[in-house]
Amino acid sequence: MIPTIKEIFSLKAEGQAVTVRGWIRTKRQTKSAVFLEVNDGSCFANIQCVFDQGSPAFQAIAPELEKATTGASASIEGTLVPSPATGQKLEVSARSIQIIGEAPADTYPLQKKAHSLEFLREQAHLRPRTNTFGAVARVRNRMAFAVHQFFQERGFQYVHTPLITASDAEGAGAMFQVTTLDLQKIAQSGTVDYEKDFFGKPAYLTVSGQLNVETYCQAMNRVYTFGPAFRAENSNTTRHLAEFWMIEPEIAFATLEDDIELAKSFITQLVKTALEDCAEDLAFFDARIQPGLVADLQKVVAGSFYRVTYTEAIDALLKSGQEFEFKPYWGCDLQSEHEKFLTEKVVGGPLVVTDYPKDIKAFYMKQNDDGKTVAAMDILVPRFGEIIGGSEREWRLDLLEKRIKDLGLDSNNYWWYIDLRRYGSTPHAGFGLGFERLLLYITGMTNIRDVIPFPRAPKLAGF
RNA sequence: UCCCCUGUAGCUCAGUUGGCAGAGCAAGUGGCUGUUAACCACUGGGUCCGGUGUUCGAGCCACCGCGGGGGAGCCA
Repeated sequence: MIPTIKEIFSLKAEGQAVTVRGWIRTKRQTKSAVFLEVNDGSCFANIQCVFDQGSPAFQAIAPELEKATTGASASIEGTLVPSPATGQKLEVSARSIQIIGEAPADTYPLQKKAHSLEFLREQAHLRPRTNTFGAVARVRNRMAFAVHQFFQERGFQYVHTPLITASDAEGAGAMFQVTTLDLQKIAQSGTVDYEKDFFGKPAYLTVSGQLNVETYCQAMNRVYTFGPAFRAENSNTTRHLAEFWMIEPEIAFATLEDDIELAKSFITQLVKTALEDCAEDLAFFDARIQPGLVADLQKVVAGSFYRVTYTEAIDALLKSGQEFEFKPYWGCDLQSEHEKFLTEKVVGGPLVVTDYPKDIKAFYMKQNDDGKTVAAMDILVPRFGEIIGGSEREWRLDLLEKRIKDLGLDSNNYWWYIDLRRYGSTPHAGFGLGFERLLLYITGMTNIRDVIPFPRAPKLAGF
């Protein structure tokens, strides 16, 4: 393998021979020279390759240089020299070029100009070749690695929870059914015999790994999952996907306080890593996508998270004098407008909200002594609201069983989950974080479909 | 699923009261002290999303359909 452009940029230019392979971004010509900018995705910057029109060898490579259009792949040989012009420290004084794959300018969809994100969504196979999507891909990669680093450094074990579940009772939203039955035949016969289906009963794509990961938590203490989750909700928004990646840590012998501390240090650590290791990409997002992004992220690393109870949050909304489309009252779910108001107008940064009414939260959350609230916490951030949702889990057998019954759920569907409380139960807590939402927060991108390579959403599975 | 906006050149958009289809960028050609969102000049480029209707006449008005975007709900 030849060095990547990132690796070449790390060298000291002293006239050594280099080979550059990548995709041509732009070509500029003057009477005396041809400038090619080449990118290979290893870093944000393009490397400038200069062809001297006055050199004796130029005539021989001129025809090949003609084919060097935006989007073409090329191999360029030359020497690495300090650049005499401002704009880059290094450049390649090129001796030869070979076009590997042409990209005819009259048909290649990407031009050497800015394209709208909407247009690029329809060119999902080519968009990683743009500044924006290259930067998103690098940040996504670094953040995925940072997730593992964060947990591994703290003694967490990575658990692979199943993507297919035969339990239709996870309760976190509409599910995609998985079947090997012939739907066409069923439509004709009019009956479904699930005993003949692959699993012998209805099966679905998971909406969350939480219930499964709790079982490993109750054996290994610190565990986490990081994998895809699927929701068949008909959600058409800039912050929902039908297929997304979710991070779900779970810790035993732990309370809501431990959970909040973990979540806060998790966010802080990831933002810090992005600022340190993706500085060039974040500078681009700050300049072209979300002005002020880097300063906001630096504030997150430096500052503390504000924290209120749900009850205090409702009070703050009521006393704000702000007109809301949905009038807040104790017991209501916090609406988008409420979350945005609290994070953007009241605290100007991330906000931890705890102790929600039990009626608007999931059955597995630990019930507080007041009989009204649960030990839940959400972390809300400016721009789009909830980024993390977590809780201490109800670890007491009798209270969990009663809650399941009160909500009209069938305890048979949860027999193994309930069993965890029957044998060696411990107080434990965890949270879920949508990886793409984290990326929205860190990159300043505003549509979740732009921070995953191939977005899946209602009527959207074209690539 | 609901509400709003939108669809015109390869891309981003303008298009007046209903009266000859426009610009910038991109592309092509030529020029140009090492350019870097290069610059200068010229050239080519149109199923005005589709259908129906109103009208002497529709890019523009009405209705239906399709696509795109934003907001809401649901949630991560």
